[in-house]
Amino acid sequence: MRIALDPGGRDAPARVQRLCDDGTPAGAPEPLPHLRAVADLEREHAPRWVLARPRTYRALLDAGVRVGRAHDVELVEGILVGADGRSGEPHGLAAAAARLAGRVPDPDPPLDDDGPPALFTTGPERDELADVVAVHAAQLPRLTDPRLRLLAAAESAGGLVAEEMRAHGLPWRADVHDALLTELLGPRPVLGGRPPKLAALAAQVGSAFGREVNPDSPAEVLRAFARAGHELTTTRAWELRGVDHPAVAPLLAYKELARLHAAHGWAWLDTWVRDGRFHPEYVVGGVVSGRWATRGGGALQIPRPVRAAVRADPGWALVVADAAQLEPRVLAALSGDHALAPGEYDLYTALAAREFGGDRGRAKLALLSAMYGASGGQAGELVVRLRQRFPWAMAYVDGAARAGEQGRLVRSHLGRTCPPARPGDEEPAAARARGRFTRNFVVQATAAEWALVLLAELRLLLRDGPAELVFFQHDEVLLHAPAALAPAVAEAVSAAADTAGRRLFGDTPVRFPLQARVVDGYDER
DNA sequence: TAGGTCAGCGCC
DNA sequence: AAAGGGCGCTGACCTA
Repeated sequence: MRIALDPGGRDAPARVQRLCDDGTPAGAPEPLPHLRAVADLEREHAPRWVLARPRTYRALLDAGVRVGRAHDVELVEGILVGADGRSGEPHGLAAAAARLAGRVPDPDPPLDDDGPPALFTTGPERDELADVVAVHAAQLPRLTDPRLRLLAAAESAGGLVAEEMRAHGLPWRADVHDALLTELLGPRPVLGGRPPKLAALAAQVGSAFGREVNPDSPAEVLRAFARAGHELTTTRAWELRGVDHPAVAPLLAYKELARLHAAHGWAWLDTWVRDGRFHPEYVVGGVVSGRWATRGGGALQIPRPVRAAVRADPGWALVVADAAQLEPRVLAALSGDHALAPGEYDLYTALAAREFGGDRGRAKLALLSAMYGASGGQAGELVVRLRQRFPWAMAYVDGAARAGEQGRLVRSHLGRTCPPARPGDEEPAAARARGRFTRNFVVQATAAEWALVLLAELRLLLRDGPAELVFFQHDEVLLHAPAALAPAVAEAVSAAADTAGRRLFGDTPVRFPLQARVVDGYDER
């Protein structure tokens, strides 16, 4: 059973619309006395809820209601628009409804902080529930392919997970974070400005050059090195490391600490951590490959040193689970080149033993280079050897690259489609760049699908327990659970990983091991 | 003052 | 060791 929901607003009541299997209305819209009444319908029917967008679920969560399954109209529309080779076109509900009605869609309106997006600036106010029902009904016949249907369900589940994780928040000890910053940077400056250790390093850089130099200004730093007889093209850390000059050491130390201070320092702590939780806003499908993005807070770039501040509540534990070498395993399954991913053990070590004289670093570089399209230097030589050893896997990514260079579309395993070529992409340099993009797209997007299905499975496994998903980063999940339950949660994560592999690839021999560890802090291994 | 781009670096 | 995919965020720098 499917039920469409309009959560209403300040003045409008919430309404539901029961739907037939083909998406057509079964009866008239029904007003609800309160949003909490959704919980009764969930208990009674466990329907697939047809929602406009992930934020619709935020209203439910705010009312204390959780649901099991959803069809997210805007997320699915994004997938379908992309499958038509028209990604980039508006896929908001209003735009989709306008297309259905044969009107020219407005650009997708931006979401503000409260409520649904602004309605059309001109014309009559739209009936959100009617639009949800109509667009959903038009989407169903386009979801006959089982893989695309799985993708739509997984993407929709992702929308639910993202809102649940935002609502719960990542446990964050501000006192631990503050102590870490104080240790590395010195006491917090009262009026802003550079913390003591940064000021001292900047002064050391200045004295090494014999004049004041702002280490934050690449142009100034380049000029200072040029005066000292070192003509650099960039001030990147790896280039600086090769320069013999007394300013290099304090400058590198400055860069590292300045980054910490600017990106995850006290200002970040003040802005993003409330009541012991960091509440990042995830943007499901925010990246063309289907990876998630985040808005504000840089949740997907938390530097390793800062992870010490992520700690379980007293009596609780964190379950940290990350997929081992997900992308090469995905490539092995995609291409049928199963020799690439034998068994569960470390892929790079296994490959190194067979092919690279036991050098795990070279094996890893070779595989990553193959998937990223590196061609020059040492990486190029390593890829040549992979091409001999794993011809099918390499043919798979080479084919994707060729398609991209020729301006064609490529698709992930479940059917997420890359953006179309843009004018100018036929120029040789641009075509090669697009080829590297599509080469990586087929792997990265399929890996994102695996992770999405994992999340969806895990969510259902844990639906009745107190354990919470609290963080997700591409191929890694964090859960917060009562300490006594943590081992069982770790088992559930592994089970979900197995299921995800089977749901994507059937009975492939390729395994997708997930290393789950029960810890108190995110920095522990 | 507000907005854009760039360089650089964090994560996967 | 060094040029190869996807992102978000910051300060510097420039323009309107």
